[in-house]
Amino acid sequence: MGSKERIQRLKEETRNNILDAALQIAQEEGWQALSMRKIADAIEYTAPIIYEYFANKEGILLELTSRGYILLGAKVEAARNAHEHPADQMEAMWIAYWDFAFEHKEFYQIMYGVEMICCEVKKALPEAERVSRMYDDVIRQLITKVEPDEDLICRKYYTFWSIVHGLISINLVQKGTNEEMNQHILRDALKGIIRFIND
Amino acid sequence: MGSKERIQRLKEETRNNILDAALQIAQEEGWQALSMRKIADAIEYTAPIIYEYFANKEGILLELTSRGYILLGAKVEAARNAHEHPADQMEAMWIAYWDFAFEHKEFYQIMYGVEMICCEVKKALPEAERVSRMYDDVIRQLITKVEPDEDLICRKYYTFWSIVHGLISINLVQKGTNEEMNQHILRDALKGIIRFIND
DNA sequence: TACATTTGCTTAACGGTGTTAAATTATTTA
DNA sequence: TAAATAATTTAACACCGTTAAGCAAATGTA
Repeated sequence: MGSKERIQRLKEETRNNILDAALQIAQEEGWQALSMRKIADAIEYTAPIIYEYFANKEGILLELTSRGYILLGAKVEAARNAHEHPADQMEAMWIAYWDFAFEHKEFYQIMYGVEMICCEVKKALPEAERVSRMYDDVIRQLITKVEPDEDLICRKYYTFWSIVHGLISINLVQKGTNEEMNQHILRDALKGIIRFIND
Repeated sequence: MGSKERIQRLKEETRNNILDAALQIAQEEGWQALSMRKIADAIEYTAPIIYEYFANKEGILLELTSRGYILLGAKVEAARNAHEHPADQMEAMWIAYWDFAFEHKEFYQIMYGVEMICCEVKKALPEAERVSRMYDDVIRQLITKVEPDEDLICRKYYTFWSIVHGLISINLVQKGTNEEMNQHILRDALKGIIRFIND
């Protein structure tokens, strides 16, 4: 009865097709244009069969969000591994974050609220937690204090995150701003925070 | 024929009722739950008459966005006028911005992308421009350089805006974070940027 | 006053959405 | 071959934004 596995594989394939189709539609027309019927069209089925693979539309979005975090995690990790000193790591990691946001706009949008799923559900994603832990680790090394206050680390993380995310959001919504200037702002702000991280 | 004006007044009243109803629904159920039929129910009419006051749903959102900017403008102005020195003004103005975002979550959401109208349209809003000009003015005073480089002012403005907006977005999406810590982060970051504004 | 016109508003409809239940077709099992 | 099961579709529900047609009341005109 080897066909059991073959069928399993086929099922997994259509599951992936659904996700791929959803992402492609989002890339081409934006998340607001994504509909179950459009996905069904793309995978050459009718809409109801999607519900055999996902509980609902939000289920698809959640899975894509998760995959986005995995992708981001890989990028951030690579950036960190490319440097020795924590200060360099920190800067590279945030620039990697920045690059990810613009290389994968659609992912970034579902991951960070520009079009959002319920926050409670997303907070529980382990893939998301992994990313933030990587940042925390490096921040911990940057702080020279002997006993690294957990609250301080969290605060610094949010400071970094806020400015990067804020700059990205502003650019995603109000596009048409100067690309070069953004890089300037980003690097300036990062260096500033890193420099005074022990305040 | 004084009834002409009375009718005009009545019309203006229902127009306001539409906007009020829309805002209230958003406050109670979120923007995603706002529908033309719900607005119609609230003002005790049927949906089509709304189109005699607004071109479409986006028209309502745009008008509310505009009103949001007027409200924000007043708050920012008041914060500025409460202080003498530019450095104090700057800090107060951004804290006013922050407070506005949480006092009027729904306004902030339509104004800054969390749920968004087309950016091109919004950029043209004079009410929005007025707010950013107020910030620019104070930044200009903060910079000690004799010839205030226009590009530098713009960059500093975006730096401020990014961190404040970023922190707000993160809190609006991932609520449940520590209120006190946020204030700490905000004040720290603001003071940091102000301190090194001439870099 | 009687008729015509305009105004205010509603009902009905179109094409779209997410989602569910029933019906149908194809496949596997006995 | 017949029965059972799985895969897929059709039809439907309740909602959405929006538009066109219809109706009824108020207004203007003779």
